[in-house]
Amino acid sequence: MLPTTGLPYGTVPRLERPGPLRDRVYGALLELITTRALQPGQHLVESELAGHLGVSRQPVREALQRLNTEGWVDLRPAQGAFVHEPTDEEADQLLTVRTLLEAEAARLAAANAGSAGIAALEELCAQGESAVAADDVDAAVALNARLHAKVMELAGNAVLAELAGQVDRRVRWYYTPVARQRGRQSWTEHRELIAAIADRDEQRATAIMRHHTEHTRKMYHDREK
Amino acid sequence: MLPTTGLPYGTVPRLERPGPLRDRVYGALLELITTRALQPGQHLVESELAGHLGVSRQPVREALQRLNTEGWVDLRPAQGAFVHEPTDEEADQLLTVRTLLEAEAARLAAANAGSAGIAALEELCAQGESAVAADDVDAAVALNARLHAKVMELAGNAVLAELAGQVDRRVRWYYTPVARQRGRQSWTEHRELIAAIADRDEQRATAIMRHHTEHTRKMYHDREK
DNA sequence: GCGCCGTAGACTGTAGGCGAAAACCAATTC
DNA sequence: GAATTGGTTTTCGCCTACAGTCTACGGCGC
Repeated sequence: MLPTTGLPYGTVPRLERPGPLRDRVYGALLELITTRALQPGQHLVESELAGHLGVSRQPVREALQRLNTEGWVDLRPAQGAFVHEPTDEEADQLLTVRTLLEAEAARLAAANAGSAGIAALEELCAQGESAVAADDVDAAVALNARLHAKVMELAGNAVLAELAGQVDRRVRWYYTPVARQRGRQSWTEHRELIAAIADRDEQRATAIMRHHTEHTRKMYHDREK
Repeated sequence: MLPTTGLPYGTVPRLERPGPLRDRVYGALLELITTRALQPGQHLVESELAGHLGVSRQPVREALQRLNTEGWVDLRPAQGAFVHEPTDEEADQLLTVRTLLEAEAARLAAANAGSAGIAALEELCAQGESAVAADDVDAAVALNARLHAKVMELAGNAVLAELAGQVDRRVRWYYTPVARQRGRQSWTEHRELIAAIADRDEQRATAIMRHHTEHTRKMYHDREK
């Protein structure tokens, strides 16, 4: 029992604290990288970024450190940070791992999900389908991410979610051109997945998710030609 | 063709460069944490560590950042770094993920390994068995890690190896008391695994590795009682 | 005696500065 | 004309200093 004031929640403006500067710098840089504003291979100069963001070099350094450990930039000693250049081989390996993690998440979701969670999935799926019907690609992509995140949440494994989150973001970075094209079929597969989860059918959920992510991988390889 | 001097390789001492200070601080702190010199929940004061290591606060900060993203320490805003306290739930989730990653690695190793790689595995396994026979627990533990790392290497998936490496280290941190006890049976399972890989039997390799890691998980839960 | 407030201490978060290593470019020599 | 070498510039790595914030403790009022 935290407060004794009797105030209902939400009445207090919750005075927003900006939070550590390095985190905001991290978010900003990640945004710039994923949106291709900073292109792969580009040399990121600390002082430039600092001046551009209106902060000192220190928060920029710490943000670059984090981006380095998460694989977004390569930090060559005594040279600085360079936006990571994805290779075809690495993209393929990332997709393999993603398939693995997402399939496991689907299995755990099928095992653990409650009716409320399944309802949430169906809600997201319905929104996604209508977005596709309205040719709203951006909304469809966003809802796709939220759907996968929800499945991951229902799996109830925080460690798995953490890893999958990182892998997913990088996969989306590599495949944004591809992912935008495959809208309609993706959502019918989502429907099947939700049905399997609702049936508590772990095997089927795993298989569908595996097939689903493998399908995106196929599309990538077709694109290369 | 690099040199035109005609000097044979190895004659030059290759004067070792200390490398970035932050990396060495990172290694030192990781060592201190895994060896329990720094206990879970302990408050890590930057200036103390800096003074103790004979460096400034800056490299310490960057090392702590990295340790934070990798889950070794928790970084509470405006309070500092605290050694991460593992919970039973988290340990279980980590083991689930580890099982997943190692099993996939075994499958890929079975699919891709060459005869040289298999020979290396058998060599490591033989060394491990003799270490167990000699009751050299430390050597057995080290060889166990090297064997798993070798399987991961043979899998030929750098992304998978990266994730598995982090998960494995943390699992070993949680389970060091347990892992030391289960020596003998572990190595018979390793033998079976290598046989399956040598036979290029992906299914069997996956199953054995899954069973193998699940077995350690069981031992953990038994230990709690 | 109990609880609240104010103050002091400590630590983190951020900024700026100095030395050093690497890259770049031009001049020089073979 | 090509390779090398020397100097110059840019940038990083690290240190030091200052401001903001959280915690803890002692005094004060009730």
